[in-house]
Amino acid sequence: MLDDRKTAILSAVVNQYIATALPVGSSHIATASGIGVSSATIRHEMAVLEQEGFLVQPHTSAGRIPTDKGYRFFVDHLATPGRLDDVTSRHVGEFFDAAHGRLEEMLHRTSDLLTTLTHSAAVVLGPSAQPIPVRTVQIVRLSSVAATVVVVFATGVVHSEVIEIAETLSDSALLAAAAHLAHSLEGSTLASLADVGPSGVDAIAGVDDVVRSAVAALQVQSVDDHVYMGGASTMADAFDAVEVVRQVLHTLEQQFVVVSLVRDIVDRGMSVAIGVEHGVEPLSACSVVVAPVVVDGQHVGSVGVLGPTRMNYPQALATVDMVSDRLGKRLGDS
Amino acid sequence: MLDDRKTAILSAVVNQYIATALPVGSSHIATASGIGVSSATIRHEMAVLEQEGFLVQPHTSAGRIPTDKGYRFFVDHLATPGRLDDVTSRHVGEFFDAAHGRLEEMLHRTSDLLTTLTHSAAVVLGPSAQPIPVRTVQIVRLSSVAATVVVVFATGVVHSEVIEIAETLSDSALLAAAAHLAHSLEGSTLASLADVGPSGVDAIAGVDDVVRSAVAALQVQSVDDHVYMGGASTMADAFDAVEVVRQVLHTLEQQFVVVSLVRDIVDRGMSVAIGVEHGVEPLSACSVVVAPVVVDGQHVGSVGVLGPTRMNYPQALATVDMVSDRLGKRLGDS
DNA sequence: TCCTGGCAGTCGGTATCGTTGACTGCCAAC
DNA sequence: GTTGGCAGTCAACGATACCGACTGCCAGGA
Repeated sequence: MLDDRKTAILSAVVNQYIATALPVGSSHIATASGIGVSSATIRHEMAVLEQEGFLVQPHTSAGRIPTDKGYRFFVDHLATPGRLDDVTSRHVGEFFDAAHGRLEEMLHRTSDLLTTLTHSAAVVLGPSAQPIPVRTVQIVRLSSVAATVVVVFATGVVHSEVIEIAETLSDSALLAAAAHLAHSLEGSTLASLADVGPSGVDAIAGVDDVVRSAVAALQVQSVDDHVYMGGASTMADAFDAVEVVRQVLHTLEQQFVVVSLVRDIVDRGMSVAIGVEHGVEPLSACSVVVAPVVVDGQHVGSVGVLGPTRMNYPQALATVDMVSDRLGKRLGDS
Repeated sequence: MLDDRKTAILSAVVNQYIATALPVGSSHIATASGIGVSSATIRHEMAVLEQEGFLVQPHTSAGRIPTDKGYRFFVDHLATPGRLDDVTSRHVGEFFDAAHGRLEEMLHRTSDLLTTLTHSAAVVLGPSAQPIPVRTVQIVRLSSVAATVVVVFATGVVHSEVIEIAETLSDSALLAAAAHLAHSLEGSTLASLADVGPSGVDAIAGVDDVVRSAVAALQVQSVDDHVYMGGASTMADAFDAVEVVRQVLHTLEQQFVVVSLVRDIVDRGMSVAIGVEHGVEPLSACSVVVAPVVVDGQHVGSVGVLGPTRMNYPQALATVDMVSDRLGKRLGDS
């Protein structure tokens, strides 16, 4: 598609632009990169690259910057599998060696880690509870009309939902309901919620009502999983135009937008979405790099970073991959 | 301290500046506000107000803007107790009538509510677990070396911590430890953690070790309470200078800074901290309006909003007060 | 004594206008 | 196919001037 020289020039433009955020001109490339031709030749090649949509000029008399298509080519064909420097990988290693305590906290701190390493906004989608086996289910009465359903998963994650109960409900009915729920769920996953049928002990009034409420409450929870975001303020540094900053920040605050964005990219099996590729218009100046978190072959979550389209893709890819990998391992052995 | 006319002028300047974010000149005040004197007189008064530190000129030949001291005077003496308009108060009412489910979610949505109503960043410091009675304590084994301690509070809040356990620990020892913990804590608050002594049943090996780990884990949790923040991106709209935006956003991302800021203000019994008053230098262009959340006379948390010093204090005060009040009531009856 | 209108002075903001410099595209020569 | 050279374009920058929104001050009037 692109001959070697064009490829080399495109690569040089992308690298240079990522490093400086300034349009890069033909003479820079002629001198700085190892391509042994004059700037005039490079100019000619760049004109072709522009015609084919890999580069644009912000205005006449300016150098070129990559288009989304240019970045895409770079990521697909040119980005070397980017080894992380030793400092970074040691940093990640130490982080996960030291990680302990509640999963929620670990994920939260993982998003901070990603922000620190990539200087971009980071997203961590917590392990969906769906495929995790349930360890215990309990129902705890809070008042005459309210109770909490507490589910402990095999990973140690605890989830609770408050449900309303009938004021007339007896404690023994609550116990019976809890026992029935426990029997139906413990050892299997929340997916089997649908299978929780009548208890068969509705001799005690209201047992099945409680079970129904609990199942309903747990079903909604499985939708809104844990989401951890950090580093949104790095966007303020990434763009000069204050308008873009506002737009991006406002969009990032709508968590569900970001979540479906990341989920969508992961589901499509992609690891990078560049500019308009992800389809979220207010974020068209941003790229997203994601990786699934896998435990025992199961896709249990995702991590990602979000930055300007001129982000450092090799580094971001390597970092995200490494973090998702280590996070998966860490989740696996606990 | 300030005669009536100066007071009226200061009030007019503050109101005008809050509305337009533009320096306000003497002639505006002469015409717009009901003070029946000429602009020359107002000019003279303004010069005095500037000398006394209530106003400043960004530069010669510009109007005046309030100083922190000016805002302070305004808030202390001039801000009418600000009734909320009907739309807003109905909004708040409906919100809390409809609020249900897990406390965490409610608090999260409360911070969104505050952001929507005030167009500022909002902070909600969740009820500290400290003074809430414990409903149940349980220990659930996750693997041979890990277990989860699950505490359900009377409010329905559930907290868990993962602890390590000895591989040799028997299930019956775990049960014994859980029973001892439950016996010591249920019905009282986490404050009594310190009183949890030896179980007296250490005949079963390792029981007391587990109890100790659990107590230690629960003690750290009581420090880092639930914190919910939202609307940070409104800061991008509040300031023109991109440098200020960056600085403020970066600071807001350091959660502990914001938390101690809010806590400090509440502890000092203040409801508004203006500019440098709160002592967090990077936020010196911001003011904070806070209110404690009180349940049964107990101070269980705080809500607040954070905006530019030229925020709408009457509205912010009224909103924060109303939300904290309703939130307290809502927490009280569940 | 206090208030007022008038006037001179200050200074940020905007518009205009060259100048500069970093580019490009094109072309003729190699 | 490659190159050096050259003319052309245009953003960025600085200088200049002008305008407009202020202020401070002062002398005259209630």
